[in-house]
Amino acid sequence: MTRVLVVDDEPQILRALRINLKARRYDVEVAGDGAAALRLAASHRPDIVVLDLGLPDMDGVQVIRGLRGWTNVPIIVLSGRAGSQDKVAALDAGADDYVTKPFGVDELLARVRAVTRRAAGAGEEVPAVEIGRHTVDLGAHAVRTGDGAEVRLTPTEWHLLEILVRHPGRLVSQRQLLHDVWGPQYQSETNYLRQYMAQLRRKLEDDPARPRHLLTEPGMGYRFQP
Amino acid sequence: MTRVLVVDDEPQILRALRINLKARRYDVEVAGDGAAALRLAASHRPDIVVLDLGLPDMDGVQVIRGLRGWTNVPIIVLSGRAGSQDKVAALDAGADDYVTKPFGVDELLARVRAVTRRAAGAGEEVPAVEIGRHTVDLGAHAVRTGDGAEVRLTPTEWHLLEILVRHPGRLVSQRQLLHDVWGPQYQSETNYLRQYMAQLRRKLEDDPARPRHLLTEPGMGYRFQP
DNA sequence: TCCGATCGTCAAGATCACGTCAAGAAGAGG
DNA sequence: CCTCTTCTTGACGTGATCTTGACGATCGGA
Repeated sequence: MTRVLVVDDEPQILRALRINLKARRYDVEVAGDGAAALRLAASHRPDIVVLDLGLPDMDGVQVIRGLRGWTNVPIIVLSGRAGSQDKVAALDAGADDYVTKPFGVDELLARVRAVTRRAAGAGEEVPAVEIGRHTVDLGAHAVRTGDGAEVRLTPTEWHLLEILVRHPGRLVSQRQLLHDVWGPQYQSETNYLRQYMAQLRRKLEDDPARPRHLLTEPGMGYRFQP
Repeated sequence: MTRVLVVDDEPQILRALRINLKARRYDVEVAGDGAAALRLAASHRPDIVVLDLGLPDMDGVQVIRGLRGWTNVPIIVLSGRAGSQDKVAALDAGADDYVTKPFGVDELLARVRAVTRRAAGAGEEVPAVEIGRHTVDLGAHAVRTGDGAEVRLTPTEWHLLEILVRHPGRLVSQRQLLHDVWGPQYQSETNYLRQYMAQLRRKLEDDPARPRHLLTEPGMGYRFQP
């Protein structure tokens, strides 16, 4: 869930934003002044900050600088001042967007979506598993052996291996493998499986005749054993 | 140098922005309508787009969608309409910022800096990589050989190379390459890929017949090996 | 012990994908 | 208007990959 930190000194704005954001399934924290904002940002690590420039204890631009010192969380600035100087100062201090009061809640939510969309690019987990002396990197679509050499797999081999590796330890039936790799009308051509499982073992297992990770479950299917 | 594409149908705004941006050392392209904007964006690959919603030939939101189909270049929208509906529509279509006319040039420039700063932060840890005797400098959009000579790449060649280099070691599927370089409707024209990969190898690989960095994964895609 | 089912292996032809060459079309610049 | 670059499109030979069939080996049950 996306965490939003709202910083404003007007209780009614705080309340309105909290209600609207919660209704959109955001996780909302609120702060009434700059000091609390910096403290909460450090402790709760929000995914986005909505910041009013008119705070009682410190200048809003100082808050932006305080945040930018250690994070580049997206910051949307609210302000009653429409002056060009203020906008330039806030944006150059590190803000990502600037909205002048009074503003529509719909607009603010749209801007929240816009900046989170852009910031969402990072953060993908890529699994990698070991088979004997080889490392299967699903994200990079590559198999490397211990000394860095590449093992080349054909598209069908990859497809088959990927299904097995994505269900580690689980038995995958022949029907499902055939259906997923070759299509719905190939559910009884088990010789395809025999053919390609043998090729995978030749390329990946230390002793292809005695597989330790790509196992056969007679009569049922195959299993990848990590 | 940061390339900016300015799209507006009012010549005086075009002129004012061109002068101001060039003074700030931006590389400026201009377009007077949506069709020209989409064409120029495809051929010149700007780093940021400034887009007026009131275009003579098509709705501005359509232009945003047309761009978002194949690129996520930052888009700053200009508009005379201050209505909340327009802002929400534009931002949700994929715009990154929304500025209402009349606007101050200083403010627009600050917003340009804000979005480019964020776009740069997203994926910029690989400014330069090595391919054989050549150095590919993504930031400078240039390829140099060891003795300082420059290698000229066409826009299409550069775009293709850039995608591969930005995913070092990763397999990039043919579909994704075709989609990102040529557009959504070219996802099966693999002969384009063969053509341009061959040209890149001729220009960059020491032995184009035996590529060591721009590798083919038969049936699946291509891979840049650092 | 025999028998049937299932699996691993080998070997072939058919098919597909890739690299390459080449030529026309479209666009940019002078 | 002309020239040069770049993009698009087609065709072909070659090699890798897929498909298909066949043959022992192994195992469990009759």
